[in-house]
Amino acid sequence: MQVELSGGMIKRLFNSQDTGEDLSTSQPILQVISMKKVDPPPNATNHSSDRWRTIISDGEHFMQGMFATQVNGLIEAHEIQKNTVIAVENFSCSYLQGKRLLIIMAARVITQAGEKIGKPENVQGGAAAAAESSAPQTPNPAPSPSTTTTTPVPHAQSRQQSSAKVGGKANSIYPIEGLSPYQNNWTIKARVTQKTDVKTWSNQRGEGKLFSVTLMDETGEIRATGFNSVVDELYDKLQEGNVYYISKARVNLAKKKFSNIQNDYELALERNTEVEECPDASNVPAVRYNFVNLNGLEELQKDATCDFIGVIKDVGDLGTITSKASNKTVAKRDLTLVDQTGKSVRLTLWGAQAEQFNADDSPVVAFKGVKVGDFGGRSLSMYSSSTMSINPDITEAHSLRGWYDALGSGQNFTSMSSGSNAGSSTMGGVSRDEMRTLFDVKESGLGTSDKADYFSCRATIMHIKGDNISYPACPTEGCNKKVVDIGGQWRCEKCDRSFERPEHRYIMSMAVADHTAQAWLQGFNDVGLAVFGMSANELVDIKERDEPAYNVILHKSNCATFNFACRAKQDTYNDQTRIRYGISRLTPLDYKAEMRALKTILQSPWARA
DNA sequence: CCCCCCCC
Repeated sequence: MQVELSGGMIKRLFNSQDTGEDLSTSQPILQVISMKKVDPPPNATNHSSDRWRTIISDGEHFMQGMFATQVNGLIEAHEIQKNTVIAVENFSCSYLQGKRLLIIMAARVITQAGEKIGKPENVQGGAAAAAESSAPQTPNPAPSPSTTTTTPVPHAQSRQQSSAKVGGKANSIYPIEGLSPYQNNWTIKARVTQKTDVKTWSNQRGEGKLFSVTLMDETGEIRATGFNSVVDELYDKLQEGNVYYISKARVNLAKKKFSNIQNDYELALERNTEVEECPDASNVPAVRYNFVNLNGLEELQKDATCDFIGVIKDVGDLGTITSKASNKTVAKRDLTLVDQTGKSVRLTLWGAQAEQFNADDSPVVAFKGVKVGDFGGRSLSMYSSSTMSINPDITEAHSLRGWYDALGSGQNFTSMSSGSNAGSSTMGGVSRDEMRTLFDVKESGLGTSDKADYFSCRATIMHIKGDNISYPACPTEGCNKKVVDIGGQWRCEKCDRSFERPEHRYIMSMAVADHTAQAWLQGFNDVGLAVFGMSANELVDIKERDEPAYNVILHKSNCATFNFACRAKQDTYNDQTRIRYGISRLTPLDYKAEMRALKTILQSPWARA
């Protein structure tokens, strides 16, 4: 059975910019004659930003095309391949690199791969047509960007571009999907879907300010950043939600660390960049999400950014933290979010957003560009560039709403973020999933970056250093500063007071081991209290009165096993860099809980497989 | 050219 292609459509599409024919609702039935992946740029990191070129036919003519990344799912699933017939549900016909290109933004598969239908000819005609139609098996789609640095811009394009400036035809504009560093004479028509605050920085290399926007059109999105004087020029002009014609910006490789926008490039807004508001904002979409669910979140690296949608299970109290880097106080609030995976995750809001957040009815919330953290497993945190949308009118939100109201609200969730206020698989604030062996802690180099890493382990005390087990501290509540003996009196510099006797506080250095390795852990007063079951004052008293009794107490603490929550951090002392492991919490083993955890592991799918 | 994202 032969499928009927929309004969004659390629010619009409190809010429639509000259004839002015509006084919936007035509949904032509076309055949994919060939497909080729465009060479990825050197920093491409994932398949979702692959770009596929195609030659597409109506049985009479063929032309060159490109699949927008929204269609990549169908291509990766091999739903669309050579000879597949598709209904093109949404498209745009553009000039790109001097060629006319059909950009396919949405497609439905009609029939899978069969035979090539008809004897289509190149709609452009001429010598190129002969070459391409004679070799359909090894097609030669539009050259990849790396080979087109000198492609001349045709008259039609420059004419169309200038007409666009005075509110002319939108189809003469470059698609965002087609931007690359190898073109310089383009104009995009894009909506600002997100704009950051103006941020200032200061480091060894200098100081300055910057802002960035997310720009979106029907084909894709791209981040654009402006620095210093460009901030003054463009910050007020570019308004969130509005649509602009933008040209003469530099196209650079994207710095993925600062965004998860699905584009391998980003724009640098420069002094001569032209920005003109477009009053006709139709056909320019509003927001695009690339959601991960909580299973997918597990796969992401720390510090990656992602989009996430979930139901708010719990709104934590407003709190404050003091940044170690800047010493500034910042408001924070932790939300607990759940999704259909049966997991929950902690997401932290900062500043005014934390202070003003108010939702008590388990709303569905969509987040764009949030940071992945590894606190006790996986956690999420807002960047200043992240966006939060409460009960958005999108299908994912409606699906979550239906699930939560019917089932989810009564369900138990497994926390991915220990230390949050939710969680069934946590223990002493430490997620069991994050239990590591000491060998693994050392082997994987935790604490070797400039930031601290957190881990937990189950280990047995082998030895506690007996000299300097404590220090004389200021007895003032919360001071804890070391005091000095000034002849019968103990003086605290910080409190500017002297005391008759100090309050001893533990400083513990202990060797612990599990079945894989041993390590030295450092702990403070709470650790000593848990290990010895007495205050440092009491222990110091015993040591002074009866040294053998003190040694017995130390010896008896050996062989006790604890679950430790630790912090690994590099430090340099006397020109020697080493990793120090600090104990932030320790809990004695609860054998029933240990057994339940082992049972859970044994019942997990991978254990049964 | 030039970018941090905080705390446990």
